[in-house]
Amino acid sequence: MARQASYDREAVLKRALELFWAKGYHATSLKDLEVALDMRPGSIYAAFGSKEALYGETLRLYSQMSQTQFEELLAKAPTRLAGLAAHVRALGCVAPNSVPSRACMLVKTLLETPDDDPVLRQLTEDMMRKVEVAFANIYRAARDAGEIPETADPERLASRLQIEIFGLRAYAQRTDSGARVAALADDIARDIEALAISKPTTANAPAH
Amino acid sequence: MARQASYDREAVLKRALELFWAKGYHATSLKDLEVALDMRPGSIYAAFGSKEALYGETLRLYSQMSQTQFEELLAKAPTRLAGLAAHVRALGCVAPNSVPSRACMLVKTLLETPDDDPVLRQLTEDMMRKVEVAFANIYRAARDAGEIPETADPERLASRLQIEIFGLRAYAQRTDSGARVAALADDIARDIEALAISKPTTANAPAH
DNA sequence: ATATATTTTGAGTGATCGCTCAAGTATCAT
DNA sequence: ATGATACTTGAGCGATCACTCAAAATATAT
Repeated sequence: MARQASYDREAVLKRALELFWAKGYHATSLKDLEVALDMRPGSIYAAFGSKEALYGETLRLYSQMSQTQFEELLAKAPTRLAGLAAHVRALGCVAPNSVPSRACMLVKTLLETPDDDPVLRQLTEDMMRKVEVAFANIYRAARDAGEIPETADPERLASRLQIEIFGLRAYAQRTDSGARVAALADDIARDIEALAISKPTTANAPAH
Repeated sequence: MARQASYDREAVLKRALELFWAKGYHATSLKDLEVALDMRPGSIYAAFGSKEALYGETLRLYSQMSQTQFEELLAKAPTRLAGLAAHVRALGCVAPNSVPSRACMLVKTLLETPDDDPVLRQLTEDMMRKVEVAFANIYRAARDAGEIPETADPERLASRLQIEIFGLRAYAQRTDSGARVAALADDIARDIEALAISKPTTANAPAH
């Protein structure tokens, strides 16, 4: 046996994620990465193979972290619908500097890598699809549990939710006003809650 | 006096727009532009100054063309609200190959040029703001004309509409299915129409 | 035709791109 | 200690980047 790598792979990936998410794929050079990761080109290539492959791994990490955060929020919510609404509100309340970019990294990748990079394109599509399916499953469960009307179409609602999130986060990249984004996120969240079948005991209030 | 330029500036800009919109700013090289514009580097720089400046001019052209298209749609619509709904439906019905990218070029620019390029950043922000203000003015006029409730907040509705459009068009870039995108655009359009105060004479139908 | 004014050309600039690899260095088992 | 087995290093690869500029070409006015 021999020496083992001196870096923590996940910590390195997190730093790469930070950089890629902030600057985008094309605008991030290997020089930038060398500085951010504190690694020399040889080590970077030994560890990850190529700039594209490294980007792919950061995308995977991003996706996994987002999913974990979402699932924790869902678990805390009283109903499925409330969980989805809470998710939207959480996205609207991110502090401007707590995160490299307000916009979703998957969307950034999708818009920056249209046709020329089929690997990243497919990876992005798969991850987006996975999120959409997760949304649809939650809506379906909500429907089967009687939270929302039986006529509701889970797939369609899921796509619509993804559209709202894509849009909200792109919009958030536009403006400095966290308050404004939060208010808009709340509007969207209320629309989600408005799908709820109001209980006969309660008068008119949305789910809490 | 002496010779005049042999090219049609606007035609050249349209070809540059096509290329930039499809490939993005960073992924488009001057070699690409030389081919697409059928111009040599010296001519390109004499005419536009820099790659960044050329991109800025294509952004302006894009913005102007989009605005014209939108205004024509509005003029044809029976009501302001119907005009906004028609605009959303139109964005959802773009044929996949009739346009370089389904996503909005302003959004693509915003997400690709976060901080490093203040010129393009400001230009993009200004153009987005202009669209948002136009939306707000239409909602305000609709409110003053009694089309929508007096309690409606034009600025907020305008921001929300922009979010939906950002999201819809980014989503459209994701999928091949024009039918699915059209259906989702229709969902959004219906929500806009649902803001209408229903006339006492009509039963339940949305404005047409 | 000639002179003038402007555009077009394309070889070539230095800088930077993503990436390689031979040499050096550190960590293990023995 | 020693040898084996990795990992790390960084100078440097060819390619490409955005861009320049002196020379050639061409449309105008006279």
